[in-house]
Amino acid sequence: MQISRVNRPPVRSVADRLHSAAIHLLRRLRRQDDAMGLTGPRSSALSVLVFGGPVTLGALARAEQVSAPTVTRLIVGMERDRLVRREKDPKDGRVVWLHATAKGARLLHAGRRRRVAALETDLASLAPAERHTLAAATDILERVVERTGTKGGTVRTGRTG
Amino acid sequence: MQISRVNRPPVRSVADRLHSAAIHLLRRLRRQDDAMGLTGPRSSALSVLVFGGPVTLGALARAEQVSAPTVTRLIVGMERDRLVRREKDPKDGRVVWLHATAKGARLLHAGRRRRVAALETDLASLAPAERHTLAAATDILERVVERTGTKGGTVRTGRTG
DNA sequence: GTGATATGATTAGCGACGCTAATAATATAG
DNA sequence: CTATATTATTAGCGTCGCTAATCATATCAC
Repeated sequence: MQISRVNRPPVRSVADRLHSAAIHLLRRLRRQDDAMGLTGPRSSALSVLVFGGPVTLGALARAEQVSAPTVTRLIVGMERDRLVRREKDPKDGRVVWLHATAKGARLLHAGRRRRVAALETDLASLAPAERHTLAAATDILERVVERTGTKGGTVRTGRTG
Repeated sequence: MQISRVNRPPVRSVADRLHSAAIHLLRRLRRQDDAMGLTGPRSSALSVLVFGGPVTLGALARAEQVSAPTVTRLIVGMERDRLVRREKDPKDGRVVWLHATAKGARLLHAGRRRRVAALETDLASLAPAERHTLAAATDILERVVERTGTKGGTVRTGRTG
């Protein structure tokens, strides 16, 4: 099957290409997530709980940049699978505190090892200087995303899983 | 609302942090997509068609790292909205060629401008050297993703939209 | 204290995407 | 000509994103 060939890549800004690269990077890694029985959103949420928890439901929603109902449902499923626990706040009856269970933490670390291993395989073919550039860029990106991402609160927005 | 504070960020590999940054970067940009009536997957597919098309359905699936049925449904919706056209191959009755329409291309460029603008606002606060690092890293990432992403074919895997 | 307002979480319900399994249509090999 | 391979579609399921509406609790104004 012969596929039409691209004549010339158009000029694209860094922002544009960064966006593109991020998408395809994540599509690749999603397979590693799925292979562990931990979907992307679950693993991301779990990461916040393991490294930054306990956290209220609303805080998790803000950290994940997602609506509260989305988090409620996510947590319900994860609680059913014994990955997290819910606890009512004794002082304020409205709020719910979220904790990762030991099982959740274990699964998080396992999935993370898998994902990191996959990515590192890709990165292994790079020259040391290139890896260094990537590391520096990651620092910068983390700052940008952290600063502009969550509107308030002190929660680390992990997605480390 | 007082949130539990993180003691100390754990040591994390570049691969790990890169993953995290990519997730949160995309969550931010998704809003710009939605604001244009172009979802992420649509805009990604459209990008392949505009910059690399025409392309067969299977090739698009590989470029997007997604199953064929997923692409079929995506394209059906986009065709209904007049963003793409489907054409049977005259030589091989099994294959379908996909083209972006003028409307599709217009929408893609508009959405892309929006998204890039949002990202560039974030990036504007960076020092020139930092932007340079980010640009260099993007080059590297593109190569990594391109090389390991699609298993064959000559299609550019855009997601530029 | 009581009534009005604000806040945190949940429920209900929809749409978009991801998948696999099965099927239809066509090409190609033996 | 039959058997196998390839391409795309249909059917059907699960997850995740959202908004709107609701429930429970806190807080504010008086």
